[in-house]
Amino acid sequence: MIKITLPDGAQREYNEGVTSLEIAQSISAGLAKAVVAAEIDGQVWDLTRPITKDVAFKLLKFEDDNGKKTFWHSSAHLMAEALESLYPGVKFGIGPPIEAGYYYDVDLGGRKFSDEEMVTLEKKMLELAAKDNQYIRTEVSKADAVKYFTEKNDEYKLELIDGLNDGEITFYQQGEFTDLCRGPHIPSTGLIKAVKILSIAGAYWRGDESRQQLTRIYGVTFPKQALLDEHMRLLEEAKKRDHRKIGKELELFAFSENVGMGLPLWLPKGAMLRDKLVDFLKRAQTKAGYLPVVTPHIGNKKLYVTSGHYEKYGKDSFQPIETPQEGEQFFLKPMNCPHHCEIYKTKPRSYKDLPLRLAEFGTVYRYEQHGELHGLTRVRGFTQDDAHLFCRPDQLKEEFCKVIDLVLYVFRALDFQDFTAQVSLRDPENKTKYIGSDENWDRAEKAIIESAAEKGLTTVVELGEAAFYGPKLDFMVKDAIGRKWQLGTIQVDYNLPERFELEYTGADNQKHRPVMIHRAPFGSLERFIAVLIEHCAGKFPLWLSPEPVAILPISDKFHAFAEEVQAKLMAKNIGVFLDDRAEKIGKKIRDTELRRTPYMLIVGEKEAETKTVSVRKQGHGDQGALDVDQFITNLITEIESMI
RNA sequence: GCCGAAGUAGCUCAGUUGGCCAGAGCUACUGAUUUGUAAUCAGUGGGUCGGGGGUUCGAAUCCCUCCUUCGGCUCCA
Repeated sequence: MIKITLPDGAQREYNEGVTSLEIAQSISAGLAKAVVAAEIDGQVWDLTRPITKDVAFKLLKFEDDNGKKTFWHSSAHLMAEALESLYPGVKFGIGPPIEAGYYYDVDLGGRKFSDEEMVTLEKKMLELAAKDNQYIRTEVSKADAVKYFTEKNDEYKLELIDGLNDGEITFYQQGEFTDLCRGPHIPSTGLIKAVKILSIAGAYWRGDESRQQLTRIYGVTFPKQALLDEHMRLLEEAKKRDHRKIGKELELFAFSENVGMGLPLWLPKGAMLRDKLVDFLKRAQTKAGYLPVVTPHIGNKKLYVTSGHYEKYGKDSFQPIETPQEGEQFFLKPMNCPHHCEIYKTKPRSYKDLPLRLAEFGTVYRYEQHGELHGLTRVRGFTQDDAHLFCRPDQLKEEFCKVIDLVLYVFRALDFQDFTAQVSLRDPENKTKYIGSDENWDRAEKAIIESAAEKGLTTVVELGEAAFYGPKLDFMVKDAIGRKWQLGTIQVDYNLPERFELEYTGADNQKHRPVMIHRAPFGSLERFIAVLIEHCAGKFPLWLSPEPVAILPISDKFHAFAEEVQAKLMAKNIGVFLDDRAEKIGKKIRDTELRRTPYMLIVGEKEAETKTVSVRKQGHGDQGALDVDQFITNLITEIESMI
C-alpha cells in the first residue's frame, strides 16, 4: 500500500501502481470525468501513469493552469495526427502549449496552407477526437527512437532526439500518430470537444534565421463548445481595444505612406495627450532633482564610434547623411546617451555635483525591420522619456531605488497594476556578446537585484536579455490581446563612462569614473500611449483626456450662454469643445459619448436662466444640474486628486 | 528581411462563376428643421477598385511584379 496526500492534507491508501485516474474515480465519478492530469509531488503526470510510492497528490482540471497546458499540448498532438492524415509525409518540429492554445511547427514540404484548409483541419481534428483514442506513453531507447524517425524521414525530430540522453526518451501515441514527447497528456482525445485553428505563420526551425522556415499553425481547443465561444468573444472584444483602431477613431495619430512607414503623425488630440503625459513626468522629475537638457536629432559619426554603437549597429541603422562640402557623416540619433555624455563633459565635475540627472524627451530614430513594425508599439521614430544619471559608485543603489520609485509612481498614476518586473542579466554561457569587464557586470547585476528586492518588486530573472553594455530592470505590460511589451526600463552602464572617459574629482583630489543609469519610466511615449489606449479602451482618465469637457447646447438659441461657459473653462485651462452644430441633443450626446469625452454639459433654457449646466458623465448618463462655477471647482478638484 | 493573409469613397463595408456608367451607411458640403439626455429630413459632392505590367472582345474580379497593412518568425541601442 502507498500513501497519497491530497491538497487539503487528507491521506488515502491505495495499492502500489494505482493511477491518478483510478484515484479520481474512487473519489467521485464526476471528478474522474473532469480531470485532465495530475500533479505528483509537484510534477505534472499523465492520469494513466502508475504511482509506486507515497506522494503529494493533486488532480488537475482544465481550469488549472497546468491542466490547460496539458490539454493544449495534447491538442497539438491531435492536430499533428490530423495533419498527418490530411497531408501524408508532413514533418514535425515542435508543438508546445502557449498562453492561450498551442501551435505546431510543421514542414508541409512546400505545400501552401490556406484558410479553407484551416476549416478542413478543424473538422478532421474533431473527427479524430470523437474516436476517443488514448494517449499511450512508452519509454523507448535512443536507438529505437532514432530508428523510428529515420524511417519516418523526419530530420527535425531526429535533431531533437540527438539532444536527449538515452533512457529519458518517451513516445506518446494516440490513434495512428506517434510523437517524440516528454508529456504529460490527457487520457484520451475524447475530452477535446471544441477546436479552432487560429492562424498560420512562418517560424524558423529552432528560432534560427539561417535555418529552414516551417509553417507554424496556431490553434486553441476546449472541453466544451461554450468555452470556445466565450474565448472567441473575448478575442473580438480585445480587437475593439486595439490602439490602432481607437487611435484612428479618436483622431489621435495617423500614418502616411508619403512620410514613411513606422513614422507616426500625431494629430491634435494625440499631441494634447502626449503633452499632458510629458508635463506630468516633467513635474515629477523636477521634484526628483532632474535637470532638463535638449540635444539635436543628429550626431556626428565620431560620437557613435566612441560609444561603440557604430560598431554594433552601424550597418543596421539608418545610413548616415553627409554634409555636401566636407563630406562629414551624421547619424540620426538612435539614442540620447552619447549626447548626454558630451554634456557631462562640458566642464570638470566634482564628487559634490553628483548625482547629475540629465533628462530629455528625446526623439530617436531606429531602422526596424519592415515586418516588425506594429502600430505605435514598434516604430522607426519615437520619443523616449530619457534621462541619464551620472553618479558615484557608492550612490548607485540609492539612485537605482529612487528610479524604481519614480517608475512605480508613474504606473500607479496611470493605473497600471498588472505589470511584471524583469531583471535582464548577461547570458553566462556567452559573455562575448557583451562589452565591459566581468567585475563591473557583477557589480551592476548585484545593484539591480538588491534594489529590486529592497523595493519589494516581484521580479522575473531573464538570462541573456541584458543590453550589450549592461544589465537592466524592465517593466513589462500586456496589450489588449495579451502580447507583452516593455515600457519602463532602468539600465546600469559602466561602459559608456569608460568610452567617453567621463570623470569627476573625488574628495581625495583624484580622478574617478562615474557610473551611469539610463532610465525611461514610459519607455517611449509612442508605445506607452499605445498600451494606455488599450488599457483604458480609449476612455482616458480625466486628467489626460484631450477633451475633458464638451458643451452641448439644446439649440442655437443658447449658444451665447454656451460660449460664456466655454470661456470660463478655457480661463482655467480646461480643454473644452463646443458642439454648435444644428443637430438634435440626442445626436450630439451620441457623438460625444463615442468620442469618450468624460463630461458633457447640456445647456438649454433652464440652464441659461439659472446659470447652471446639466452634467452628463461619459458612460454614466445624466448627473443633474450644477452651478457653472461649482462644476468647474469640482472638476479641478477631481483632476488634482488624480495626480 | 522571412512565411502567410489582405488592400474597393475620409471611415466601416457590399460587389455571385470575368459582362450595363462600381454600390450602401456614416463623414463632408448645401438647404430645411430650433430640437431636453446615445443617430431629424432632403439634396449634392466624393473612387484610375493600392501602383505598374500582362491575359481577354471585355478585369475590382484571372496571372506577374512592386508598395502598404495585418498575423507570426527573426531582431530590438
